[in-house]
Amino acid sequence: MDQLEIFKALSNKSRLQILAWLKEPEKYFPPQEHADFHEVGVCVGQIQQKCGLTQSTVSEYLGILMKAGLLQSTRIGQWTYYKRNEKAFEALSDLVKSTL
Amino acid sequence: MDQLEIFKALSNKSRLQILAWLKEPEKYFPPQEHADFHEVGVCVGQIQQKCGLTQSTVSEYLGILMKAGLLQSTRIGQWTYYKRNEKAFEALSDLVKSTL
DNA sequence: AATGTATATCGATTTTTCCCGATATCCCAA
DNA sequence: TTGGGATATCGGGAAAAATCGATATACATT
Repeated sequence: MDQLEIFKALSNKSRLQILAWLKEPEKYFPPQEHADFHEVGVCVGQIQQKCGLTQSTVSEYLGILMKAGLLQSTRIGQWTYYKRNEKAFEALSDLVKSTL
Repeated sequence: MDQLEIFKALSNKSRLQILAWLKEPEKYFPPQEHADFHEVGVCVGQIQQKCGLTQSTVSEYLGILMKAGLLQSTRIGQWTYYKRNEKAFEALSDLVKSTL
């Protein structure tokens, strides 16, 4: 749990937006063909479409959120699905409350 | 409570360090002449000495933490004292837990 | 009023982040 | 085994942040 890395990951409008979308995937994304939102999350392409950023940027941003521990990913076939790691958010909340 | 602004303010090693010091002033700072730690906090000069950054940088950083709502300041004579706004940290913790 | 001390602001330079296009990799289907 | 689609990585240009020195402001003392 690297505080600084986490806060840096959260210091970007688009990345915050992605996290918000991933909180309620069924609300923000069309149904997916190959996987279930709640099991594995949302694939990169769908996230990219909503972002309006390029594929490479979105992929990089998802990587940043991953490295910070805020997302987890699952590869299924040609798709990589990302979902929130809710435990990390709880841990972050606790960290802010007690040690920050 | 501007999420993005808060996370940006927290995205810097020195600023995180300052917040940690201000959490327990009596532990990290020598006694002050003109004011009490718990009432008003610590003056800029003392913070600067521990930081090893220039006066202008520290002043700016304190300003950034202020604007984000994480610190409050009190001017007494020629000194400006800064202390943590603990309510902001609680609010941030809640935000991370519930809405982030 | 003049001086000294504490802090804030300004302008400039270096470093980091943002974000892109191009390309590489990985996987599936024909 | 070749072609296409999905994602990751690479290299770079533009924008923002970090950090400094110099200067301005604000206050206290003489």
